[in-house]
Amino acid sequence: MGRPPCCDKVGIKKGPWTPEEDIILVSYIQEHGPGNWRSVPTNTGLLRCSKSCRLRWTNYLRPGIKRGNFTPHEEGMIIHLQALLGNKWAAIASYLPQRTDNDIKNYWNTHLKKKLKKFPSTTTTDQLVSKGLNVEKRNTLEFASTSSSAAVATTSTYASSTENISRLLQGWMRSSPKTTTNDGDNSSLILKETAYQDRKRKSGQEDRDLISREEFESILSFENMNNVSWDKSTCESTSKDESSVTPENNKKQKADVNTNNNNNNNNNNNPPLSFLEKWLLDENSAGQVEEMNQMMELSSIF
DNA sequence: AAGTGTGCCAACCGCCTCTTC
DNA sequence: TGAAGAGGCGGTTGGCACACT
Repeated sequence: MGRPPCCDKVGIKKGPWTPEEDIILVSYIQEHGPGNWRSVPTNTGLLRCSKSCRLRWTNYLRPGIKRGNFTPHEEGMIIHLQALLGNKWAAIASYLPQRTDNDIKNYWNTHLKKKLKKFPSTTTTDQLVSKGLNVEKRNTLEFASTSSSAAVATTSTYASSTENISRLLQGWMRSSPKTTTNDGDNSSLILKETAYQDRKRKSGQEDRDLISREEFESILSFENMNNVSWDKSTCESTSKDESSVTPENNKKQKADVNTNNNNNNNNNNNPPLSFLEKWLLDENSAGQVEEMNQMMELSSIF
């Protein structure tokens, strides 16, 4: 018998989040930063458990999340990484910083599983060899996937995704409704659009709640973010100043690191990108994905 | 138009790991 | 050293939307 669930208290709300709840949560995180989830429901008045708040933030509200269709390249990366790592969705997500583990898991279960059933032989690790990945390279990848020290030794390479998130967060903080149309700085826009669509969808059921896009965007304005003292180090976990560690700070920093790991999907147990990036992101890999997709399509025809 | 089937995805559940005391 | 609590993760489910009959 395990521990009782944290959410079985009376008065805890379950089910879909409302835009109002989203706004409360986002506002709170704007002010305090992500982390210390236990205190979120008490401090915000949300009738949600801490887990639910964390999940909502990491899977939906977190800036930089890309929604919509997966590209063939993303698809290929998921297939390759799943073959290497198994159903370690959080680890796989760390290589697709704009996607959440939940998204990847859903996409795997609803799309890729079926595809691979039709064409199973392309996906096993053994088949990677026949697809051009030699045994030595494979062993390196497999070793790296279990070697945390390797990850530590290659932080500069791994930081690429961390910096990406950091940039997105900074962009999010900078952005106001008028500036969110800038290319490469669309995280705020994504968030607002998502929330607006959600709102719109729900308003379809409850017309009395219908508000205009302008009104909604003004509610979700992130201009206040300029006043928020986000701990920049939470976006750059690889370069912390260890010299100013007090017991209090130490505790906070550890929490921040956890938060950072979560927010960036940055798992230090992951293989360093130096190996994977070269392989997964190169032209040949993309070509293999394309080739596989074509073969899948052919197999579905026959 | 109504009923039924299917796909998708947000959210929940329960277990595991890590941290704290 | 072990218990308790918090956060993280993967599997699963419920409900909505759309397609089909």
